Amino acid sequence: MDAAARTRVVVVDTSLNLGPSEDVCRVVNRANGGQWSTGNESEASMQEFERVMEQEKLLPGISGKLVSLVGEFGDRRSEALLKKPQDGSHRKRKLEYTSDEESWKRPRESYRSRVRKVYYQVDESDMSLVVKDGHQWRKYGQKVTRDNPSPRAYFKCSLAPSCPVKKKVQRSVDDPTILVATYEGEHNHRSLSHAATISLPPHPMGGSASIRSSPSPTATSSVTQQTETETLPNLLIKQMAKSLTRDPAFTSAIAEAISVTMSSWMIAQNQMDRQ
DNA sequence: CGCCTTTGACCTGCGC
DNA sequence: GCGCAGGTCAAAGGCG
Repeated sequence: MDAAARTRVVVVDTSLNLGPSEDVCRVVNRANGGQWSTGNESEASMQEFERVMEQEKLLPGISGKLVSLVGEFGDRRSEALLKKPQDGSHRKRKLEYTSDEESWKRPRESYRSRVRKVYYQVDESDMSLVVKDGHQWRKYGQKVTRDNPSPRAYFKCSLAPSCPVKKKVQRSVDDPTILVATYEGEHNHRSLSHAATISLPPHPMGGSASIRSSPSPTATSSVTQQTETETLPNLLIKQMAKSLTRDPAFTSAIAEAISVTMSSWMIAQNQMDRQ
């Protein structure tokens, strides 16, 4: 089983009153009993969501990617939630936020590159620092950093020689089952998986996989609004999707993630049909 | 043979 | 200026 297959849903707080400047993300570590959460008013809904996902084995791939993307979109907030206060005496290096103006200090680049973080949950026994994200990477370095005993791996995109994207992968200092992937820059080409993507059919589960439809004014965390015609996970995913569609960048990213999963599902379905 | 990982050396920025 | 720490380079070796 590879890293991508091990990636799974942790917990998604669906109270995503999204907006780039708002608190959009809470990623709670299940193994740690939710110690990273900032508030527990939705704890029951999270647990119920988990329970149903576990029982019904629904959309594991999509769910994992959704968690990752939520973490990515909530970048600074989720980072703040995930990172325990470190020893303040250690030196701060060049790559850090300078203020709330979302600016990065970059020593060698005059432009402000896009930096985002994605959190992957993997098996504790998986000691590799490899995450499958639809792109091809070449590892060019590994370093042990001061604030984290686990090594940090450095990757460059190897799919296109001119692609400027870099990726750093390191285990979370708090939970070794969490891989934190930091992406810098943007791909100037399409991903491998995207290239293979074909037009998608309606969602096989009957739920709505169309995240571009039905714009909603406000998302709600209330799972009690579940209707008889929609399963809980589908409702939650719908609610998240409605909120996320407010941001074009996120919409694009999540559409790709879903298309990757759907492509895999279709390939499997086609193979089953042939048998 | 080509691509990848590994790993020690080197480079660079920052704080003191 | 020096030392520390993060980031990058590049040679060597492994693997399909």
